[in-house]
Amino acid sequence: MMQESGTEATSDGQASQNGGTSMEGGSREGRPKSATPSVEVTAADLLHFQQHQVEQSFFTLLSQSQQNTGRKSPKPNDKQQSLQVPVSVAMMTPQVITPQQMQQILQQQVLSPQQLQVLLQQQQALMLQQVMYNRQPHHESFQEQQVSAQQLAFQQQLLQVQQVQQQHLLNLQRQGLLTIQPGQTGLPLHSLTQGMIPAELQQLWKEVTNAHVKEEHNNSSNNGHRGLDLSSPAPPKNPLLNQHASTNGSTLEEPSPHSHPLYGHGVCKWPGCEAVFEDFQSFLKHLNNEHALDDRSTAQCRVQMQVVQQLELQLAKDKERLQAMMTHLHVKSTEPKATPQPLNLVSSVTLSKSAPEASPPLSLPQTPTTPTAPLTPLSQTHSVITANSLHSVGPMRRRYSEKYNMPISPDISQNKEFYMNADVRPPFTYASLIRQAILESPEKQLTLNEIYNWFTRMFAYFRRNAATWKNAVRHNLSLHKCFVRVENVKGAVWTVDEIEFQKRRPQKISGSPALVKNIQTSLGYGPTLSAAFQASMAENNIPLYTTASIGSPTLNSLANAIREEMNGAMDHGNSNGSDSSPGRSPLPAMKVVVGLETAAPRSLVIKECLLSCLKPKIIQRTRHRFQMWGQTTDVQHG
DNA sequence: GAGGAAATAAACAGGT
DNA sequence: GACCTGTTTATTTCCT
Repeated sequence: MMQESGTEATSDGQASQNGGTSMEGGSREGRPKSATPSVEVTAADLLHFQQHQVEQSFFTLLSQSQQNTGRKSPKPNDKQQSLQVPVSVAMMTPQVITPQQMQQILQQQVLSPQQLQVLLQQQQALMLQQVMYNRQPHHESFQEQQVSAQQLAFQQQLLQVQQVQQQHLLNLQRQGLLTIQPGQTGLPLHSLTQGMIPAELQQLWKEVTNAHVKEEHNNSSNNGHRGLDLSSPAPPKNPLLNQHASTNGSTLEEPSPHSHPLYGHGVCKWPGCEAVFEDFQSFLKHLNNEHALDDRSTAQCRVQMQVVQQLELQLAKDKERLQAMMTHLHVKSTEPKATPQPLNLVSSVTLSKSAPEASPPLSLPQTPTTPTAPLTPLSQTHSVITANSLHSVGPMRRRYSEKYNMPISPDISQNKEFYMNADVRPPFTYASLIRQAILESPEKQLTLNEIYNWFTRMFAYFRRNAATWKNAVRHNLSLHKCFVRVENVKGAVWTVDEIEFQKRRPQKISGSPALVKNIQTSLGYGPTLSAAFQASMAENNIPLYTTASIGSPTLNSLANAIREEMNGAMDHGNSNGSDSSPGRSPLPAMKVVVGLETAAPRSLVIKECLLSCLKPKIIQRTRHRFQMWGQTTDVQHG
């Protein structure tokens, strides 16, 4: 899984030092074996070899990146700056690169993410190795006995370092410091946030702390170490641990006179440390001495962060599962009724006219586990419907799809079963739904009746009051320019003009600037992403704000090409009366009619050409009058 | 409060 | 004539 993928990014040097023993290290599953230094290599040799490898790879990466960045004529300062980093690194050898320097490198963006990953991995491995080497007694006989153990611990540390490294890169990417395109690197970002079960976390924690246990085992005090117990108590490897765990077996935390999150029941709660203290002062002294800001504490802290993250992720998934279960059970409970009763989550104002027979409100039971707020602001845009969110889904006026510019397809796909069975009004505009219906069709075109059928098939809500919403559908089809009527053999079908749909006046997105920027930048990716990827993105609540991602390749490519043209020309003036520039005098807009069948049985041949030199509002209400429908040409406004 | 967008309702016309 | 399809207008509501 992610451990293996993390090793893929390592260089040869990394692999060589990673391969190591054929003992325990080789026995671990998934650990790549390599023909590498034998066990006779001392830790000191290994350390020096590591330092050399890091230096070599760093200079190599740096030189490559400088070549790749293509700075043909760098300014003197730039050149000087770019040279400063390796020089300073060379000066500090065999020390590791300081965080400041690393940050400087990051800010300069000299290295690619892959190179950074390799470099950071080697750096952290070297750091850990140095720590281990410095702490171990330098007796030859002891080394011989401990080399395998050290290498095992080193491998375990490496594993942890890769985890931490990936997490660090992920954080960097989240903070915008790194931009890693999908597929650009072997870094499994997806796996970082997915599916790390508690058992794996426990194993990871054991591996991280195991080295620490081994390290301090020889000169151990009465401090015992126990693996992070996330689920069931695992049999401790070390008898000391077992003994210690039994002596401090209490799992209940009681309020301590000296309150400290890391101190409870007379035991240090630092992960992996369960040192017992008589009083709070000794604990504080221990905390400052043993858990000071050093590499080990930092690594443990990062691991703890990852543990928390994974637990939160797991919690989110379980919440989602719970909601699905609740939704399912609720829908089931409403199904047996002879006449489907509406949930009446729609506001009474809206339904008062269209559904006078609406039943009294039927609210879902509220449970403490029901998430009252989405985990992330973005997840709110297309989250799985929750019991609470149902109450806000209500009226069609809550046009989330318009307000947040959200894609409705992930939402519909995610809540498909719900919409199909629950008499709840979908929180999308008619236009969005019509467009979705059309785009879901194989040929991206539907007759009016097929649109009706899609509505009734997909949404239980539209299985009643047909006259009302069908009228609304027709009204929207005629009103919005984004829906193009096309005549063919079968009759008239409706297609979607994506450009027109995109041009609809976007409502301002409220939220943090980062959110807005994220949404805006995501707009450009839609057409190039497959539906599967989009679904995957949606499943992970990764925003994918697109409205042109589902169309046929032909339509998409056409739309993209035109959109590119539009983007280039938009700044200089809209060519067809965009809503964004109503004051201009645009060129006449052609409402393109495609798919004309010359052998159409109908006597009408569409010769539609819209002149829209007027303001959009006027255009909307007058364009139809300019339509020339063969025999029924309306020339009264000609 | 103004204005835009959407929903809703209704009238009307043409075609089947 | 009933029904469907399509267009248009008016009104209301929500939101910025």
